[in-house]
Amino acid sequence: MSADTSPVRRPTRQRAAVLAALERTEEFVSAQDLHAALRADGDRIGLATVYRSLQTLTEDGQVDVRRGPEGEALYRRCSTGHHHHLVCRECGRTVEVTSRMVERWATGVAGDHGFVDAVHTVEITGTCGGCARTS
Amino acid sequence: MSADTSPVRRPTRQRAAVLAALERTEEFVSAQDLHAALRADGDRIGLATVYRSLQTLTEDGQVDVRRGPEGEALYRRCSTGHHHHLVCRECGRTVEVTSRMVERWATGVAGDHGFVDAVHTVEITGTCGGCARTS
DNA sequence: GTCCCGGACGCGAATGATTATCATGATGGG
DNA sequence: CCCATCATGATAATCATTCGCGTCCGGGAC
Repeated sequence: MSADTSPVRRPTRQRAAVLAALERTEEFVSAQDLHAALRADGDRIGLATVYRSLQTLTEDGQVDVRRGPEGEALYRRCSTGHHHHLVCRECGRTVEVTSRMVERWATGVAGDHGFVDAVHTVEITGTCGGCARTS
Repeated sequence: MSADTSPVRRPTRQRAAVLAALERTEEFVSAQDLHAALRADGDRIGLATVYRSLQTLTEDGQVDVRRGPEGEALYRRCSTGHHHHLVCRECGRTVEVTSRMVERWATGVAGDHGFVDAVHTVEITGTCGGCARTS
């Protein structure tokens, strides 16, 4: 509906590199880490450019954003399957979990309150068996 | 158990003032705004103290935290018990939601993977009816 | 193929929220 | 009332993110 001013988005090596790096990563990554990874791979790219690219990619709906516990932005390529995480608070071990039930619940609750286009984040934090034994 | 070192939490005028100010506020507020409000009310309190109080109040489960769109922490007095939020991505309106089912699911999933002492966060973001109509 | 324009880049400085530091003040048990 | 401690407050430090600006590059015009 003519909502976008359709900014001319020129394709550049850097933006492609950011997207490519994102495709290689299945977890949510911070912009800083992504930048570090790119530099480690020999890509010459500035931090600000990584931020800019992530911003435009997000606007274009190719990347998901979420906030980490410290408030930093975490990015992930959009098309990877939807799942949630079970994280150990001691050792950081993560397990991916999915549940059709929770998905339906989230959508249902949103709908019940008149919300549309709902996405959700679920994160379970606990102490894993190993860490519980040693603490 | 015995996980906490049981830090002696001494009752002070400042912490009480922070909690009182939160009780007066229905919406989520930032630490900065809360500090400003307290000063405006004539309370002499330092910004760092507001942060510290919010932190301890959060640990004690008396206050809810969530992240605003820019990643800043927003606080609100936690009415009762454990619940989650349905947030409008446009206007920030929040609805508290609870579901015994999800609680059981989260605990169950954690247990299935050998995790103990599990807590979880669920946040559903969508566009509320009003905002969806105007966009 | 060459020229030219505007968006894109990279660097470094600026910003803004949050946390650490440290000397001073308040609290409560003995 | 006194002392050990924890809490406070002003400021400096930190960290992610954004801005400013001179330079570079892609791609349509010629």
